[in-house]
Amino acid sequence: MANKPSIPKGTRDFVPEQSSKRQFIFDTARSVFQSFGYQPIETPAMENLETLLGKYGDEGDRLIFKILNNGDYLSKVDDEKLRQKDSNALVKELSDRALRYDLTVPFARFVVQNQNELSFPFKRYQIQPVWRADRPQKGRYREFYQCDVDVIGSDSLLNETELLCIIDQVFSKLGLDDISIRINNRKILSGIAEASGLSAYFQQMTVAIDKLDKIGVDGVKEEMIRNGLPEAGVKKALNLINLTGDAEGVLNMLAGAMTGVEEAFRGIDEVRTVLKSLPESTREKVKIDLTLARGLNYYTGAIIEVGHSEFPSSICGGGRYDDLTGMFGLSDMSGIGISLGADRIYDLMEAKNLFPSNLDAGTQVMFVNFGQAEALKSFELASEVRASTMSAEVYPDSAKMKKQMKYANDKGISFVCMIGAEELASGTVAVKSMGTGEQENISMDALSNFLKEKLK
RNA sequence: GUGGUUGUAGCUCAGUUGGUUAGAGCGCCUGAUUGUGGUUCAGGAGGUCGUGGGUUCGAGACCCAUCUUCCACCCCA
Repeated sequence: MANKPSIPKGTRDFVPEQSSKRQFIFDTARSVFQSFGYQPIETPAMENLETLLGKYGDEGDRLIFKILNNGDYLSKVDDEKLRQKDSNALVKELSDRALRYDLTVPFARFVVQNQNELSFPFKRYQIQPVWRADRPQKGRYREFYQCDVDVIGSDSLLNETELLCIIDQVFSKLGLDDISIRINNRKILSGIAEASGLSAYFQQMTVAIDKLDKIGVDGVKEEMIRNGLPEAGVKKALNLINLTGDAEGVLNMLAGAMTGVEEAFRGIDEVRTVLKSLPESTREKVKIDLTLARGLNYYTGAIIEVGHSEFPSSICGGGRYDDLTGMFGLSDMSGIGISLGADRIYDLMEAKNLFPSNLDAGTQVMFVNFGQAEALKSFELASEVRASTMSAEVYPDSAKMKKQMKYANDKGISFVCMIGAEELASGTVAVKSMGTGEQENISMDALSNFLKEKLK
């Protein structure tokens, strides 16, 4: 055998069964998004490198897949730079384009570029793959799908409410009722930083406290101090974050500890308003979690993350961003969005056996091929069957009966129709149920109605 | 990017301290049944042991490199 073909690390093929299941997730998300008035858009797999660089932090820049320039790309590079072998400095010389890292930044670019054709608030959803040069591990791929829903051009908190409802509905429809939806607000975090004298270290503070459930209070404290944050401030911040109790209780305690910190009060108000506006059934699933921070630093208000006790990482995340379009030259465009991690949801649903069994709705009726004349007649009847809204196919080759029957069996086809010389002469068709093994002859005229009745 | 782990037939895996011709189950193909799948029975095909070097009289087993898998860190869907 020649060298076995393979695919790049962290990417996957999907066989029909897996693909059907993935489609089920996409379709479910899509139907919910559309029912709330969101419209689909698509953007290219690649963006100009410049569009993406610097939007996700240094760590993010490292994880962006860069596309090598075409043509004689080395001839234009400065000799001195080449000799120094500084990869980072050379990237911009060698690569002008990159694969998209998420859907949010390309969306911001899209909004700025198409602002005159869009009416605001603009509600869009987008289901496309993104690429990250991360090391693969559990729930982590180099190519994966995000299902993004965003509304931009409105700072109403009703959007927060709506997105939480969307999350609730999508996961309910998928059979994942036992998710935990955690919310927080960057204004609260910013207030905590201010009250603790850590404003200058806001980014490091959020990255650290985001790990609280993983490495514990002591771990977070250690990390913050290691990163040079003043110990007194760290202690104060951790005390504030560690408040526990029901939502109202936590918010009240927090408000009490935050006198004079305007920013925090705005955040607390926002959280209160959102919680109050949620339908009861959704509110039950939403918990306020002051340790939720989220690494992406473009978030400015509400932040949302969805997790499941049987999965190590989040399956959905998002938040409000006040100025994402600003970096592309359009300011005053507040937006909020969430992103569902389709691949992680898939893995979780597979582990919990949540996919409906009838998903692979392939062919319902197959016609055995006995030869040219017979196959032509079968082809005709198959069209009739299809016209009666059933799926039908004619086996393309006049292969051995056994092979054709095995094909029908393997493919889970419910009924096999046989039109051989005898049937052709008598105007009948032998219909065999693959489930029961029963077989009966019926007239060709009655076939569609017969099958329709049986397949009900 | 850092640390660890994995790779033997299409799939899941055996393979003793290095020692003849590398095995099993499932799947696949053929036949019993040339117009009947799924069940049963009888046969059969399929592997340069991830790849490239090295140690050795001898390597699927040992060493090095590389790719891949999975896991943790970083970061994240």
